[in-house]
Amino acid sequence: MAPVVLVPHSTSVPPAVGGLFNGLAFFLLQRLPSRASYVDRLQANGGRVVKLEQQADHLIADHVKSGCPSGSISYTFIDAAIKDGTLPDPKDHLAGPAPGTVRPVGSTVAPGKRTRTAFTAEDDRVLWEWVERARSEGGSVKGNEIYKQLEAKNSRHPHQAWRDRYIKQLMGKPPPGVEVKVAANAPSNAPPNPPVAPNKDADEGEEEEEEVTAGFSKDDFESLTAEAADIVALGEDRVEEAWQAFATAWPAHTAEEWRTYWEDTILPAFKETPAYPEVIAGIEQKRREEEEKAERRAERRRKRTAREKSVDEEPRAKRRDKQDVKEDRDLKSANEASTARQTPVKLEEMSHTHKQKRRREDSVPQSASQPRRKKHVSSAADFADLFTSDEEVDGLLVPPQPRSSKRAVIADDPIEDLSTDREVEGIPNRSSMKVKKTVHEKKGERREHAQIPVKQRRQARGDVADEADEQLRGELAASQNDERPTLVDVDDLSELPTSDANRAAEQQVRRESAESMQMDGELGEASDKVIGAKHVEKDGAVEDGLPGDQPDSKSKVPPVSNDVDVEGLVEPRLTRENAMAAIREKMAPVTPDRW
DNA sequence: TGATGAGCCGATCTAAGTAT
DNA sequence: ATACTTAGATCGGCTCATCA
Repeated sequence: MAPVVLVPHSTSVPPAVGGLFNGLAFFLLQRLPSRASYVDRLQANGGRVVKLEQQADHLIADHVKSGCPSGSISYTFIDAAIKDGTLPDPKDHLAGPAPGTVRPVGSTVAPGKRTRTAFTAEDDRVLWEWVERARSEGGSVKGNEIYKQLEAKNSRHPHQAWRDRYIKQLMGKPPPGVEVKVAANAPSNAPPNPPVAPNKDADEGEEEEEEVTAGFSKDDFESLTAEAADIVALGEDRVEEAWQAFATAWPAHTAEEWRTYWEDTILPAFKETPAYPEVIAGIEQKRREEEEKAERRAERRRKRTAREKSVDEEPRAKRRDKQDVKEDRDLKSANEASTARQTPVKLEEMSHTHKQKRRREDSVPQSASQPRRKKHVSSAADFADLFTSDEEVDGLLVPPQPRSSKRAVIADDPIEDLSTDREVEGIPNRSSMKVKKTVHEKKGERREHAQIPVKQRRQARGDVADEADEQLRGELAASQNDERPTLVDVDDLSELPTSDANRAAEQQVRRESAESMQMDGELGEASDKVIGAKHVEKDGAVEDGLPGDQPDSKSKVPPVSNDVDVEGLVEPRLTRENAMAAIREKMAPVTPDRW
């Protein structure tokens, strides 16, 4: 039997006789021709006309007019439905762009959003939660991608507006009344995490645990366990600062709450895992090594000073001064290495190519068809990096093992220190705080910059670089006439032309190697020294090792591995993931199905 | 009516992939 | 190795809304 369809002839609201639009809500744009008539026809057939587009199942627009909202359908949908007595496919009556499509910047095909929509508290909440989720998944909060996705979900504002709003207004200060944390894998439109439901099957003993974990999500748990080894490794004097940093990165809880959760819940579980003693042993070992290293350096210095007192030679003394400056820093570095890393290169001094490298490393894959490799950016990881480098952490997690190669290199890449999202997101970073330019300064610079044609700018850049290169070449050439090469601080290699820098690095390594072996002989130590070295790649990047050292399989020198010792015995490596897994396993009895 | 802030748009730069 | 293409990120500036 054909459905009843009522076609009203008066403007008064007719009774809903027909059921064609039963259960459907419609939002009719104001500029719809014969709008009142369509309202009547919808209501007469069981449809609801709502005042907010968010409440509507369908947005009815005039397909003839430009600027129809994304996902809107034409009034012809209503006409066709009434004519046929059945609901047609809305896709056949699209008025605006298909839902989920994002207008490309500058598109002349799709009209821009002509009207501006004020951001409501609800918008802010949605935006904040969206960005927080994206951040926890490693997305770049300053990029466009996550905002495009948001626009696809919520077209109240274009993606640039969402982005602007977040960066200018919300960044660093969540909107009032926002439940900050959203589970990383929650569905895109899911409300904030519900309060933790009590586990009715839980026995008495679990009630206390329940109180401790209340308010902390699975995400929170994962964030902390991922950093367990780092947190344990923190020096007591840094703990306060570290939790503050963590709370900044994960604002769902205060520093105090995070600390309590860690100390009362996760740490006890961690202590019962096999990972814990190994981490502690690693910390001890690291500390001992640093002490020994510092002692050896001091001894070496004493001997050299004594030696040079007897040979009063001016150029040599000059070199020593430079060497002493470097060693002073090394000594200081060694003393502080267990808790903090030095920042060897100021940001302003980074070469252009280094900055490019940083951008490259910070950037998120951009092409959908050819996705770039995603660099996982974890706020929690950043937190850990405040105080421990990856190498240090790995060192803690890996039981001390014999070196497998004399050509091993101590990695201490200055670039590493400078490349964190913390910097761009306004979270304090030791290296960035003193050099970060104000927005005002940057705007001014850019304005001046923009007035110069691109080609000219590029030429100018090249000219400047050439001048600097020339000067450095001169200095280097002069030094090469000396019977011993002038020391060039590895931290300054980025300032040299590639080939010269590599030569200097090589010379320094040779010299240090010889000196080190000599000293080691004097000190009666084994000579399996590990030499620190860097070189500059063609792209300007400072890499560990000498030019030509290949970390891959092509290399003739076997890569350093902590996994296999010299005897070839395979030692299962205790990774960060393993530690996490161990803690999870340990805590499993008290956290089943909770999240 | 002018000042100010906010929403929005588009130009430009940059990096990565692809073709030659 | 280089040029070209494509797409994302960033920022300047225009326009609108609000308020004194």
